[in-house]
Amino acid sequence: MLSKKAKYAIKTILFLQDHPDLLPISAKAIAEKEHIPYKFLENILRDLKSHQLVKSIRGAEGGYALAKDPSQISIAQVMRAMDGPIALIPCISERFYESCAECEDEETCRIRRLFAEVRTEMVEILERPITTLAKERE
Amino acid sequence: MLSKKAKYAIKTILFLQDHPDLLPISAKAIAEKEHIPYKFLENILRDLKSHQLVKSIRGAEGGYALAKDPSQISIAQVMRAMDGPIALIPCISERFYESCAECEDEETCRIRRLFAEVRTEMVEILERPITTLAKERE
DNA sequence: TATATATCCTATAAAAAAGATAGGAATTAT
DNA sequence: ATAATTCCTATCTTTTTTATAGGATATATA
Repeated sequence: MLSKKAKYAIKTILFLQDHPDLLPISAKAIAEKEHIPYKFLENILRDLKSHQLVKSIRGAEGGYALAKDPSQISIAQVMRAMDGPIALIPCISERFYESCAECEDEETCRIRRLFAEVRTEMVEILERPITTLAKERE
Repeated sequence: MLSKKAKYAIKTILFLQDHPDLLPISAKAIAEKEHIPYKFLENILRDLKSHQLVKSIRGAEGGYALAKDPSQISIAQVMRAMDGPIALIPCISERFYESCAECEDEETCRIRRLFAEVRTEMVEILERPITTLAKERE
């Protein structure tokens, strides 16, 4: 399951996408509208920023806006920024690789091979732009 | 990421699949060979049994064996038995449905629509028999 | 029938992760 | 100068995960 952090982050991204104003939007406003604990959201926005998903403007009248076009943002990007690896086991993660403590030989590990296939296909799904997924249906 | 419990469970399933003996295999033997804490494994086996993935024989010379043909067992089944929902958010889970506390209208919720599509495709991948995934390559 | 080897069951402890909050420093528009 | 805001570090709380403990129940076999 997705963490609350990642869910809040996606809500935030969608909210910013819906409000492509000239002015940035404050964390306070997002927290209120999306019912996210304010201080928690601050942490989330910091992570989103460090992963280049949002940009910020400091000071009074400051706030946040998307750092790139929504068509360039995927669920996978948000999940990685918030929760880490997409892969179900660490030894086949591309960005968060870690060997399994007990593993004797990755080359022949069947669990690894099993989940390598799964990861490839899951990434394919999660890498699609949120715009192509979140769009309204007629 | 997969929980250790689910990972141990998959190791156990693969182990049982590799040893289709006439005699059942004891938890002790599995724990030793697969480096799984014995008492933890007991809990796992109980869950696997209650989900009809393994069967057991009690008493001396007792133990465990797969409850069905490996071709009928998927990663999804094991994940559901150990960790619960496959879906990334509870409101689109088929077997573990829960409404989101704050959600005002599921019909129009974009997050929900977003992850409904993702779930459909993820389930498709994870429902495939482990035999088709875990098989050796030439 | 006694014994050893198992599964089965409930409960609890320990460790780790997730979720949330606190307090204040730095920045900037008005 | 002030108010609104991002930014940063630290800590607390709650929940989940991982693991262990102790014993009840079943059964093959010597």
